[in-house]
Amino acid sequence: MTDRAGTFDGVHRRNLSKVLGHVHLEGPLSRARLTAMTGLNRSTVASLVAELNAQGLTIEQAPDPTNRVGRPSPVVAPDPRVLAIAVNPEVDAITIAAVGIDGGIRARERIEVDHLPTPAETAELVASAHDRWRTGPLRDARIVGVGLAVPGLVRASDGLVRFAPHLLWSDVPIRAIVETATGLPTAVGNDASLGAVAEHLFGAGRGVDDMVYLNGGASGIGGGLIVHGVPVGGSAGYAGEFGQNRPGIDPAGDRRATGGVLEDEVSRARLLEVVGLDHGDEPALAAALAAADSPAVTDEVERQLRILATALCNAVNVLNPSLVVLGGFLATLAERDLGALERAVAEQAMPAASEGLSIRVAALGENRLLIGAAEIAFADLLADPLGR
Amino acid sequence: MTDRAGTFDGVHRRNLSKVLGHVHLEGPLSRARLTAMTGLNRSTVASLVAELNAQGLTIEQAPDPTNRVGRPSPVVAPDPRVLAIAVNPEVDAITIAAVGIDGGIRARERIEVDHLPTPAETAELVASAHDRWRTGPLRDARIVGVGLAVPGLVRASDGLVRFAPHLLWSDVPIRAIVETATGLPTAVGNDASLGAVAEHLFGAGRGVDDMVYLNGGASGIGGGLIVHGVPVGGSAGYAGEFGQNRPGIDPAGDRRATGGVLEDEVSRARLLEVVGLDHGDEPALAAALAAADSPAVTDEVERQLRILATALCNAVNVLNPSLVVLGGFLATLAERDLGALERAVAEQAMPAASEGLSIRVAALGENRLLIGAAEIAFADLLADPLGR
DNA sequence: CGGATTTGGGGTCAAGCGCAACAAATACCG
DNA sequence: CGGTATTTGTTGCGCTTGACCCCAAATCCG
Repeated sequence: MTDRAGTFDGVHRRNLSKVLGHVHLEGPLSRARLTAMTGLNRSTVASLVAELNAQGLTIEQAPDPTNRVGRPSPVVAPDPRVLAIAVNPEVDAITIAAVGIDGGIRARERIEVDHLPTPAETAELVASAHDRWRTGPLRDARIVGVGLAVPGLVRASDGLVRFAPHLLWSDVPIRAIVETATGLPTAVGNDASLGAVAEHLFGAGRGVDDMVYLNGGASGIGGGLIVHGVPVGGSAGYAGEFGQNRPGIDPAGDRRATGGVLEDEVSRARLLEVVGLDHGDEPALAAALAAADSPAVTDEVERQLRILATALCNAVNVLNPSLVVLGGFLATLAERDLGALERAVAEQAMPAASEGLSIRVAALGENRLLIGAAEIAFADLLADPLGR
Repeated sequence: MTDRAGTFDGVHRRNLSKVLGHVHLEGPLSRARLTAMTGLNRSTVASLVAELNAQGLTIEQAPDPTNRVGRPSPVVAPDPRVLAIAVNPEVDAITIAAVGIDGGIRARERIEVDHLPTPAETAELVASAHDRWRTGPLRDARIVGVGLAVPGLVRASDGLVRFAPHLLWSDVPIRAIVETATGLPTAVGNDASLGAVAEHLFGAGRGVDDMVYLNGGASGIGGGLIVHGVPVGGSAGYAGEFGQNRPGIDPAGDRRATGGVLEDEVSRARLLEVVGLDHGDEPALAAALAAADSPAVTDEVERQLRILATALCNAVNVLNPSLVVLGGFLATLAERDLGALERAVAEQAMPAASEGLSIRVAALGENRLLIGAAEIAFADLLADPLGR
């Protein structure tokens, strides 16, 4: 691999990347704003934009009527024809979407399955959706790659699914499988980590450089870290697995139940049980929790919030983030009393670390994972718009 | 702040920084090796090195007799006259050293005090050492700045010591104080975080990009993180405070004692107590531990190791480092049975996360903090050798 | 002692960005 | 409604800087 950093070509590519990255993240921007944001010269930005246009990555539009003095600046927007295919296999369904580099979702299919999806089946479904879209509604699109959000441990180096407990995948080279089935470059990531990426770039964590994201799923608690504005993968890509932590006990709380790991104690199943639901999606659980006010429910909610607070404190002490984002059932749990959770964290964590901290609920909806998956599919293109 | 990234000037400065950084970290290097390491052209490296020489930052030496075919390549070494002053105030003494950009320690003073050192006193001692050295033994040196390793929470943005529990400093603008006393640019960091930096660059963590460092001090447990090869400060710079974490309990262990925070349970004081020492430095404790084999001592050691293992697991699950480095009394504790600690972590942490993990004992000795402190003093120069 | 090999040195080349002057498009003001 | 101020695109030039090429130097090996 030639190390282009430090050469002129490298500068040029980085500048292209910077410009494309800005319009990708912020949406349409005037060239004037781009010059301000990049710190480059007007003429430089002009030539970079022209090059991106020629590459088919951006389009220039008529200037916005801005009601300001001066010559209006053309607006440069991401070319909506540039797409990635985002995939999220789950136990009961596989969701496949075509996501534009402008953030828009052009197509979306949720394919319910009555059995656990196999890797081959997943790849087939992706390839078939790709074929249908390519010859049908998205005929003039340019599909640059596939991104998969997998509920399990994903080795970053080669896109191997080490272990996905609920899909019962283990040591599955899903990246290679999907690449051969579709012929498209493919990227794979852990679902919760990609949720963190999505919330960081487009959701509750916009503009925040140090963030912890915790997602409560049906089967456990995962998460992702953003440090210095960069997603943290760790040495192999397994970072963010909060669920298996032992959070310790809150001295004020009940000592009985704290022998287990976080996701044993703070769990969707326990909440469903205490409100008397058998199955139920997130809105159903939220509604049931809001309706119920029996002491048993309140106790369980408070117990889980206490344990969650302790786990958050551990993360806050070590990482000193400025924001914690909660998604999934952790969001519904926290929303019952966000203030109490914040107070509990402030009490237990180091005062200095918690004073700049806010806790928020995830802003992106059910498309969060697809957006995150598309992001890693776009990553190469965004990092080096000219490729190779 | 002008954003020079992306301009040619920026490239040049980054290239200078890259070359200087390599000789700083690796010691004397031949120009041929530098071209290989930077990926730049031979002629480019030649001109960069010439510029660094002119700046008085590096010196070129006669080629090493290398016994290899070909024209010998001149060796470029960091100029040993470039120094930083490293300072470490503690409860009973202030250590001040002059550290070369080549890593050598040119001078070192440990000034014992019979009372808690005040910020003003610390600054005075630094200024006086600076004056004596500047007019005496280090007359021809170029002192580029001061770095302080403070045992407490340090706000990164302005070098304010938020709270140093053992020094009883609170909201002390130590950076400004030392800057006015010495007239030198000053950087401040948390002692354990700087220990992590030192071990990462020159010690047990050389070449490791994802590392967790935990330091057991007389008064608590601190630490530092290296993620993607970069020290993690968090939003305000308080990251790495493992001591206040609640590590949870090992189900196999004693549940009684786990209500407290990590540094209550895993502590030097408890070890001293169980071996029957009143005070004692690290070697004394290590010797006493090695000598004693009463059941009480073994039990306490094992108990602390179990709790430490759980705390490490939490960090390993979340950060997926490839290395954990233990310093201070945690090193002596772990050295009693490093294998057992590794096994305990492997058992409790996620299998995938722990399989690429090794646990090591800190390699740098008592100069670790001084090296780390010097590093932040050199940081500006290394990042931009031309300054401003 | 001469050929092979590796590397430094100097001159030239080319690429890319900043800069400045000019042109264009808009708002503001009388 | 027209002139002026303001902002920004456009164009051409120049400067900086790293790459490239060729030759010289230094070492090893036969």
